[in-house]
Amino acid sequence: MKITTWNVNSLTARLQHVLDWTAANPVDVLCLQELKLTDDKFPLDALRAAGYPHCAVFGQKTYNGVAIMSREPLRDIVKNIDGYADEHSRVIAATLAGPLGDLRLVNGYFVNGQAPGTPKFDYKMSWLRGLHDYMQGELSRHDWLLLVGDFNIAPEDRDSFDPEGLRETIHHTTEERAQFRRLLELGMCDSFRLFEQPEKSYSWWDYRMLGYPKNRGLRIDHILVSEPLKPQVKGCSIDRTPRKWEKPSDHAPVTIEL
DNA sequence: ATGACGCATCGAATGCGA
Repeated sequence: MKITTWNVNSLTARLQHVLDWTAANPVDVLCLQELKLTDDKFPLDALRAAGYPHCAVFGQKTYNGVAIMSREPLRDIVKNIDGYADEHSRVIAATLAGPLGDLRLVNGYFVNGQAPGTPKFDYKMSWLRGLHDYMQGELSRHDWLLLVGDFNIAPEDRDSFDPEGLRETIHHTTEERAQFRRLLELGMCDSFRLFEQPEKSYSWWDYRMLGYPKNRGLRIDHILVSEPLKPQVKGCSIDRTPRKWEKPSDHAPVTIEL
């Protein structure tokens, strides 16, 4: 089975891309971030017609918003981080039946954080601590667990087009990377790095300054899997195709095969 | 060079992303 994460940067603006991409890549589950719309505006009918009748949606006007679209039923849907009060719609979790057993899926749009030393960065760090504690509980409750989404963290130097020039800037700071490692230390691994990957693999490119044509990107969209799930992972890859389409999202979809 | 590009918003200039 295949599960994909994709920050679409407005589902209203990107609906046709989502329909075109899923038609060409009929994955079982698509986790979306940055819907930028309220629940009542979520295009349920179009996605049902595209083969995704089961959608768990946690929208928000203008900013944030996450959803899980699935071919098979979703249950035990939880919105946001249990135990962390948040004004933003950033996390949605659900359970689905996999080929060999139940999978727990946590889909997050992590805080951007703007720059170290700003209130937004402080929010990012406290949000990450809240997520860590929440994931610790999720891991105790579920053997097969995936944490997917737009992490807004480039975990290592090789995940950035300019690790020296961007050292200790947003997405690259020691604090953010330490929080990423703390998630791994709970008993998860970065599925992308379980496999041989092309050099300079990124999942996001700035719209400005010819970011994509110059491959000036960052790998900030990730799929972490729990330790028991690790032997089941057959592959993980980034699809740059839709980044080349007209009016693309600045993020590319990342897909795991189980 | 805090600007570029793109999206959203009670309709234009601004906030935000990363």
